[in-house]
Amino acid sequence: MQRTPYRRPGPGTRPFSHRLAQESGLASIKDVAQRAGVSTTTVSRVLTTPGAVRAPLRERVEQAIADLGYRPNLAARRLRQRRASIVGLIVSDIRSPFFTDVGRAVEDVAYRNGLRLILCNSDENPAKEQSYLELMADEQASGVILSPTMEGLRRLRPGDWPFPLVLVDRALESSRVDRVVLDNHAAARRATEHLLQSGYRRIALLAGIHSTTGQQRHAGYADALAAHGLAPRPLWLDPTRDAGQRATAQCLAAPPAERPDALLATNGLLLLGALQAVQAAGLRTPQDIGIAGFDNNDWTALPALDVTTIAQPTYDIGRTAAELLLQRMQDPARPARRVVLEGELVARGSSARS
Amino acid sequence: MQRTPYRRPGPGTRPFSHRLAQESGLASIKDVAQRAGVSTTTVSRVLTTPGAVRAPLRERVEQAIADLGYRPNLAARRLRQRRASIVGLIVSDIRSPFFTDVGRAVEDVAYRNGLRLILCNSDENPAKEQSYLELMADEQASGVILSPTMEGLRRLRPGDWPFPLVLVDRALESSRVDRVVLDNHAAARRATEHLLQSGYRRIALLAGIHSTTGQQRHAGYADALAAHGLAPRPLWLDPTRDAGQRATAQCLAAPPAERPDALLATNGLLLLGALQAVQAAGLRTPQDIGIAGFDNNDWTALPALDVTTIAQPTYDIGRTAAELLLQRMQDPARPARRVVLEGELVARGSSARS
DNA sequence: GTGAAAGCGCTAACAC
DNA sequence: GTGTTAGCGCTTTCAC
Repeated sequence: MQRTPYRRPGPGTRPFSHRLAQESGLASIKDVAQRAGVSTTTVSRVLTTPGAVRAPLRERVEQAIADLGYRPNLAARRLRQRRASIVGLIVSDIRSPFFTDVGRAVEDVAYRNGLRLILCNSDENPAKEQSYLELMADEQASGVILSPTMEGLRRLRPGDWPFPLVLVDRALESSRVDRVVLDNHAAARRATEHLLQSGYRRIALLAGIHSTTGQQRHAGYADALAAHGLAPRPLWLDPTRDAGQRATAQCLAAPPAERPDALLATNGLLLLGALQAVQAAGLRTPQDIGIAGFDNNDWTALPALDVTTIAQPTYDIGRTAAELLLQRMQDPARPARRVVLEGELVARGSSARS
Repeated sequence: MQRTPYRRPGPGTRPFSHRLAQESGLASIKDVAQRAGVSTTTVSRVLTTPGAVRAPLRERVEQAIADLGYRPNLAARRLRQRRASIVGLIVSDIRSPFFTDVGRAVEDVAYRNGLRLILCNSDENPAKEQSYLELMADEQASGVILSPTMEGLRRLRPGDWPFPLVLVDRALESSRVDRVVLDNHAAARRATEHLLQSGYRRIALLAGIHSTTGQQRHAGYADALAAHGLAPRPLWLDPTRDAGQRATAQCLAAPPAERPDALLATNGLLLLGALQAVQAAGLRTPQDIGIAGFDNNDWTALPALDVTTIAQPTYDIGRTAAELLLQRMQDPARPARRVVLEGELVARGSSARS
């Protein structure tokens, strides 16, 4: 592929290249060395090892770098160092607001630390997830942040991959890997108790079927109900709006005495679907039916909806995961950490019957 | 940094490495060549040039590759080829649903074509945008998809960068660069005409101040009003929910005869803010005030909101941008293309007064 | 503290 | 069609 000759962009943003090396049009470390009258070793040291080169020489090198508009070739550096300053983020779908926030946080931390973020969507497909992990190995990534599929999680062994791995959102209790997760059990229990306090008794759960979080949230929900001698009514669903809507509509079609008097959705999409069905059925919250759900998405606060939610510290989750990764990169030997963050119940009108 | 020895993950997913090369623990092309009894050139050809090596030899090489679990070193390949299979996506903030969708589409296309997606958030900061573009140059990216800041757009010249560039969402009429944009003028005009048809006359516009899209949408809105002899009432705002909410609340505080009878928001966040303020003021749509806005976010369809929107083909925009980039990579000489996609008016209850 | 020299893993001329 | 050889740009021993 043909390449236009490289020019520092923008007028005066940075010094122009006065001289160009080789056919590539780019100055190399050799050109810098030559211009500064030193060896390439010295240039390299100025670039990578602070304090290794004495001031007068260092300044000459820095001048040459500036004059030539030199920029190090990352491919060469990586080939030599056998490691790329790249972080992979593998999630099921970046369009999920939860992962969007996480991704943004990870990118912020990565950028501040001179790392690039490669984004990967696994679509809950273990094969695609595997393929992306292999890609990251090929890239010699410095680390990967992964929200694993159920199968991927089951299959995962420490040492499988040549890079440190941090799990987000989904993990097994037992796994000996760095990870940052929500206290799903407590959050779901808290939300369920809140609905119980509001006087609801026939509380149905819309739970995502593909993730450990769905299971853990189900457990918290079931425990809260059990403490009141009530039976759980879980609906295991694809975590999509449509699935939530269809399941809810079906629920609501039951005779009034049997149908649930409240709904708890384990993620934002299911919550949206549930609301859609409830409103389409002409039911009002909180009188006719109570509603609460995970993910405090911005629209839930609209007065016309006023939906009770569990707010997840999404940005914090991503930031913490990235920080764990950085720490692990610095100290590969340290014991695995499990960071558990708390969800916050945001009680709003949709569950305020009492 | 210490590295655990590389092992193909998962039992039986792919053949294990039987032999390990050098200290790195990874088989190199040399090991493959040796095992197959050929030169490294032949191995390289098997890897990169289909049909260049005859069947018997090729099969021997492929067997050796499988036996050793060989994977090519991308850094070495890039160093040699002076080009990385990397695509950069630079947007203001991936958390904006518009860019989330675009990003997802770009990643899909990239993955199918063996390209990695590096994600960058510029935060509307021209310096950060510039820094990311330089990063992409350092990465020897194959191409970049950019939603530029206003200043970045003004500064941009063809040939500035050593990679093909495709603009999304924001571009100047004149710029001679591949780009895919919405017909903002037509979309805003259409939405405004729709509000006029519903009988609204004092239509205020909440317009994002940082982007060309805001300006173009303002022009479409103003033209529609002018055709009816009406004066535009633009509010130029930071494109955030809070700004939209504050500005709307202030608007609504005016005496009834002066305050707008309809609001048009030029993006999803401003629309959300406007709704928040309208509902908080106890006003009903469409009776007390009409509402319409850009970005057909999923929550806008909820019966309790039922907001009229302009749906942007967000995924298509991203997909098209990625495809333009691929085509440009194959043919650097071809003339720049400008793809204009149409928004679709989704008329709902919030504007149905007539 | 600085330089000379080797080599990371791969591909692309160029020979045969 | 296949092999030999050089070298991409950088870092890292190892001398001095």
